[in-house]
Amino acid sequence: MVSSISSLDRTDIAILRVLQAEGRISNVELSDRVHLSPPATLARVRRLEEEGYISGYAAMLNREKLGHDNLALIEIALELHQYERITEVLDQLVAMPEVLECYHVTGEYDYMIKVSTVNNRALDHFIAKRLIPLPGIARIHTSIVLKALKQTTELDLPEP
Amino acid sequence: MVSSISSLDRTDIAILRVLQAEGRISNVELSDRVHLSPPATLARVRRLEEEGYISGYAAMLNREKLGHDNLALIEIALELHQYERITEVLDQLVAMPEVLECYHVTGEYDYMIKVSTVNNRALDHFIAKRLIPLPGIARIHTSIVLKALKQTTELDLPEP
DNA sequence: GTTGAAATATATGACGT
DNA sequence: ACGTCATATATTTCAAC
Repeated sequence: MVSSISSLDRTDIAILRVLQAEGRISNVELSDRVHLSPPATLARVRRLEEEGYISGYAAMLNREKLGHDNLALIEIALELHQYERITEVLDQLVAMPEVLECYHVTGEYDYMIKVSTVNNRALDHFIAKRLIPLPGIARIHTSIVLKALKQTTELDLPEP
Repeated sequence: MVSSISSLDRTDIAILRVLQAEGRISNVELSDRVHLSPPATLARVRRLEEEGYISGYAAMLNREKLGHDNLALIEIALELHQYERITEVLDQLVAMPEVLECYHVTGEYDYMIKVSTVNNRALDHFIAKRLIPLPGIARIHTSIVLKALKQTTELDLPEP
C-alpha cells in the first residue's frame, strides 16, 4: 500500500495521536484537545475510520493479571515448497489464538511469531503439539521473554 | 505479578473478550452481548479498569497508510556493565518513539526491540544515530519485516 | 443482580457562515 | 470546512425490588 498521509492535515494527526493513547476518550474531550468543535471533530474521526487510517479500537489488557505469564518470540524456518503449501501453513499459524503477531522477515529464519501463553507448560504444548506438527516447518528457535520493558501500539506520527 | 484471574468470573472474561476486539463499543451494546443489564455491566467494566485488568484503550492505526513503511525487529547484545549503567541505557531505549516494544529475552542476544519507521532511510538513521551510539551496545542484529501476516493485541483468555 | 426513571453528558443532524 | 443550535441517544446515578 502506498502512503496516504499527505491527505491528512495537522488536526487529523492530532486526533490520531490522542486516540492512539486514549481510545475511549469522549468526542467532547477530544474536540477540546484538538481545538475544534465536537461535530467537526466527530466528522474527522468518522472519516479517518472509514478511510482506514483507524482500523479499530482495543482494550489493552494486563497479560500477567489475566494469567498469561509466558511470552515467547519464535523464529521459524520453512522448507522450500510450492507457494500454496506455504500459504496453507501460514493460514493455520495466524489462526492460532496464542499467536499474537506473525511476520515474514529477512535473515536466517523466514518467519517470526510472538506467542502468549499462560505458562511454560502451555508454551511447550503449543510448540510440540501445534507448531512443530505443521507441515514444512524446517527449524525453529525460541526466545523466552524474561521481561517486557515496553509494549505500545502508538506510532510516532510524522507532521504533515 | 501473581495472576488474579481466579477472581474473575465467566461474565468478566466475556466483557474483556468483547472489549479487546471492540474497545469503543457502547455500554448498552456490551451489556447486550454479555447478557447483563447496562448498570451491572458498567460496574464490572469500571472494576476491571480500576483493578488493572484493563490498562487502557487504544485506537489501532494503519501503519502503512500513515507513512510507516518500515518495521524491523532488532536483537541487541549489551556489554556486561554494572546494573545501573544498563538500566540507564534501557531507559533511553524505551523512551524512543520509534521503539514500540522492548523485551529482555533469552538466547544469544539480550534484548529484542520492535522498531517502526517511515522508510529504510529512517531505520538506518535510527540504528546509526540513535541506537549504536548508546553506551554498552555490543552487537545488534536486524531483521526487516517483509510482511506482517498478523498483528493483534487480543489475548486468548482462559475460562475461569 | 434487575428494572425503571431522571439527570447529565454525548453524539448526531440541520442550518447558517 | 467549520461553528452553533436543537434533537436524539447514551450514560450515569438513584431508588425500589
